[in-house]
Amino acid sequence: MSRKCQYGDMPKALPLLEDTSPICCDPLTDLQVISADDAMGLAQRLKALGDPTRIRLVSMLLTQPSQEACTCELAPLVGLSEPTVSHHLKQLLDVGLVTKARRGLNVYYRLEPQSVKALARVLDIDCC
Amino acid sequence: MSRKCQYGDMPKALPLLEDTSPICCDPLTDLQVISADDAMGLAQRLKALGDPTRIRLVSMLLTQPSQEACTCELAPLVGLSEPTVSHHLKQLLDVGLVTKARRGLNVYYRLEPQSVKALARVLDIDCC
DNA sequence: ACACTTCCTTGACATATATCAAAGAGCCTC
DNA sequence: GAGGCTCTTTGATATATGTCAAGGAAGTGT
Repeated sequence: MSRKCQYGDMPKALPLLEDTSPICCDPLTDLQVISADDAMGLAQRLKALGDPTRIRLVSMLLTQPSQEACTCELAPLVGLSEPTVSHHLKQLLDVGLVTKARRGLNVYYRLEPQSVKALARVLDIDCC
Repeated sequence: MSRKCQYGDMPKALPLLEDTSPICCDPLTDLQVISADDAMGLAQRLKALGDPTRIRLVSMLLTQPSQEACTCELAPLVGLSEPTVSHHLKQLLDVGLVTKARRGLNVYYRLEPQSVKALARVLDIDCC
């Protein structure tokens, strides 16, 4: 498996989260307890991913050649009604994990890989 | 037991997830959609972390010098009743993010850093 | 055995969530 | 503008979740 996007080789000082999204957080560390506010924001994003349907939607977006798909394509893939899929996509949208763009009749949802990776960075705990 | 955990100085290539826990998952990738089963398992673990109280509990365990704490210590820290904290700790326990060990009257919960890092690894998506 | 501490479970309640059908909102094409 | 797509919102319902009080379970000490 290729690790193309790892920040392992980058200088630790580079905080490239703020550039791409307002949601960010330092990695959990043994140095100090997370603030209540940060815990709330982090939990919101994790909860958005804490649903099998939404995990599958994220994965499906990731595997699209164009990295995007519309509701009418996704609904049959996950086997749920369009309103339900729309509801789930809104959850992901609200925490910045996807973006949406209308083109004609369709609304195309696109994954924000940086936001997902930002979560990965927070969970890559700094203790050992 | 040393508080400096496991694989700090080990070669990065070593995939020691399968060794330490049954819950694991390859990083999300653009190559194929995650299976429904894997999505379920991954969502369960993310949902366990998708609550501000549980995030704070994890962070608090991480900051303990011994990497562990008992319910009676954690309850006042998060400002909730002991049964409620016990309930949250059980959620974390059920998905393998913490372990517990009784010593005398107290039950000490301990963070499983490699389980958290395993989640980080899954979210460090492989696409760009 | 008894009392005390810590922890968990149960029961109850309020809130949140997932889901769909139905209706509304946007955007075409004719 | 009429009709037909696509998408979202609303309303309804069932399930899940977070919380606490009360009581039970496990362990220690007298």
